Amino acid sequence: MKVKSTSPTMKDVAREAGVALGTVSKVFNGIPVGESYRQRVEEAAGRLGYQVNQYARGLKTNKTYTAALILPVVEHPYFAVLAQQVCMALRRRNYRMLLYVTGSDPEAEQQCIRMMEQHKVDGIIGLTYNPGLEVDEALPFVSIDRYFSPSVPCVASDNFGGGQLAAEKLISLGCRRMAFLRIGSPQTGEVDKRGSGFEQACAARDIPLETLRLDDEEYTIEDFRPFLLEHFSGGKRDFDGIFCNTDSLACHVRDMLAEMGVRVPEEVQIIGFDGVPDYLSGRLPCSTIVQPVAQLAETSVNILLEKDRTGLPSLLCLPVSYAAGGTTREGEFSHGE
Amino acid sequence: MKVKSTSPTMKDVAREAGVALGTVSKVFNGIPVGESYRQRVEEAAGRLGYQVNQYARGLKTNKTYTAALILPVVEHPYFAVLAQQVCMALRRRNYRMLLYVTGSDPEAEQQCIRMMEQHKVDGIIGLTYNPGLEVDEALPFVSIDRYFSPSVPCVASDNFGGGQLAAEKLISLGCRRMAFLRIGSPQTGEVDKRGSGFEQACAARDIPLETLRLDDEEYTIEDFRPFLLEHFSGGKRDFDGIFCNTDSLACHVRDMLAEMGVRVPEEVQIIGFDGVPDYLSGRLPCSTIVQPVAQLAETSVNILLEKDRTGLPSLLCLPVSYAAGGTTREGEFSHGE
DNA sequence: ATAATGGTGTGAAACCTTTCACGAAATATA
DNA sequence: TATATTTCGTGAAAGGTTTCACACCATTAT
Repeated sequence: MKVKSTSPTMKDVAREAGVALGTVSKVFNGIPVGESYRQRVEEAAGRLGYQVNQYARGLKTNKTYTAALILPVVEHPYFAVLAQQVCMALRRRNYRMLLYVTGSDPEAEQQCIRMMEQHKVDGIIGLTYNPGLEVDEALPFVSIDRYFSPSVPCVASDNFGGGQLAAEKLISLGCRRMAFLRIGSPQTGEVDKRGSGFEQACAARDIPLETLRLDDEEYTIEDFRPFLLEHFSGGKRDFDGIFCNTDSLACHVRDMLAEMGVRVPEEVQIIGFDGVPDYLSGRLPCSTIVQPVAQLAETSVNILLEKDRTGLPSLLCLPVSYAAGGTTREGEFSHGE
Repeated sequence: MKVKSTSPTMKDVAREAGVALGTVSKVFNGIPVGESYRQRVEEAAGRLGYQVNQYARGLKTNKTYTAALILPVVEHPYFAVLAQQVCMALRRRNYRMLLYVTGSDPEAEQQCIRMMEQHKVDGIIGLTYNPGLEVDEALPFVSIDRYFSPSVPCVASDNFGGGQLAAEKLISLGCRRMAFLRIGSPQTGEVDKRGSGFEQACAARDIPLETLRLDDEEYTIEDFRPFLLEHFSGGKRDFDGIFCNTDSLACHVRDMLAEMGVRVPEEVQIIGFDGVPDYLSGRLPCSTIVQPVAQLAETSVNILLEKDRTGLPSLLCLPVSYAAGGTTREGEFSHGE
């Protein structure tokens, strides 16, 4: 005499309810079935504590209601909120989210994709900077922030527009001598366009601009110090407007300048990029160009789950906005919102 | 005439290699097989681009190599690094991680668990504060930071010890009038012990201590301002040591005090809790008790994947450490590490 | 030379669903 | 009342794997 330890199956429910297997299946798939049958099945399922086995179902239907998100890292606040938004957007559609963090390692990225193929995810959302990524044509893939090719849809913030917006904002706030600071590994992706946008807008207004790109892996924030010292030591004030390609960079630049006795935003105004507020205080770390993270997530998921995968946009740019966060002089030239 | 659009199966490989189905299975499961057979199978698989279908395998074996992590939120830095560490720990064991964020909503938490049961995850790691959570006895569950009952293993930082450590550190740095500030929703979990530890250590040394708990959902950091004003306005310096139950609280307290003209750490020293460094700069936001996040993750995964689930510890406390982060006067009384 | 033994490839059964052709019952039509 | 039509429950087949009893062949022992 053995106790049945494994969870009940449809067959058990069918037996308990005194109906056929197919009938039970119909009940759990919302296929019309006589009221009396439906009730018998539901009661039996309740008594037995039956739950659908999604693995068996997936095997049969080739649908797993699982999507994967590939990130270089989740510790970074921007990726963290993105992960959360994607997770929520997926759940609204009854999807689960598999999270892979790769550390930007191409090998890890490729290995993740293999795993997903084997595990039959329904689609992949990738923030991945590996140019030679191979993914099964049949497996829906949406890239965020990184354009691969016309055949793989990419959704991104309007980085170029964001760069322009930063320039225009600084100009309207009175800045006339600009600097653009960039940190992070060089990316062929969309992110780099924020620099181009800024440069273009400055050029269009004949505003002098100096650019410092520290875009090798090993650079850290500290490496910007010499540059700042050069331009701000001894009462020098070579710039009155600085655009940083990242909020964290912007914050650190502010701190370093403060150390050097430069007053922000009185003497220099700084705008960053990302716009992810500090979680507990809800405050922005600095004045910034805000990425529409929630829409980024929502849109990616929409495209990913789109049934008709012909004629999908190959690049979708979402509008960014400006938000004051203490490193600009709001309300002096205009009463900023 | 139809093109075979679906991916190749073991049967295809078997046919291509001219061997039996079982042989192919053995090859892919590392079960010894004649060298010539192995080669034929591997070549055939390579030619066909065969990949194991984990859904079919999972159906048969009841093993999915998938674990789920339930978090209230990922936007919070502590949860973000925890998610990342768990993800990596799991991958080291060839497991995938399903991420669920619940917003601490008990209903969402319960729904997540149902989903997981249906999707046959091999185990669940939960940071969940829902006391009445129901989870299938047969499904391994490990709780982080929250003790449920002897039957569900909990791993946590040594919060009590951390509180004591904070007190001892502040005392050894010269503080004699303490305050303990607490924010966040009240938790029956382990986290609250950090306060108890601090109080106990202060009491043991006869150090006067004032405590402010703002532990209802709707309180924000700003709500500490009146308290600080009361004790620090007009040159008053009622405390010289403050322990905050969170780094972010500590930072904000520091900022608020600075606004009021209180010099930190000269006049007041502050210690927080968590020790998650700012991602880009790598710097701690403040002096703090550091949680061993990586070990927390590693340990949880270890326990979760432990085959023999009898006699598992019901509570596992991991040692915390102190780290200076600018809100304490290191090197005056001792040359802190 | 024959029997016993061990190693190893084979293929059917089972895992739990969904799907679909089938047939029975109920309803509608003449 | 008899036939045509619709409705709906039934149960077998299929989906891709693992597992296991079995058969086969080659050793080794007698």
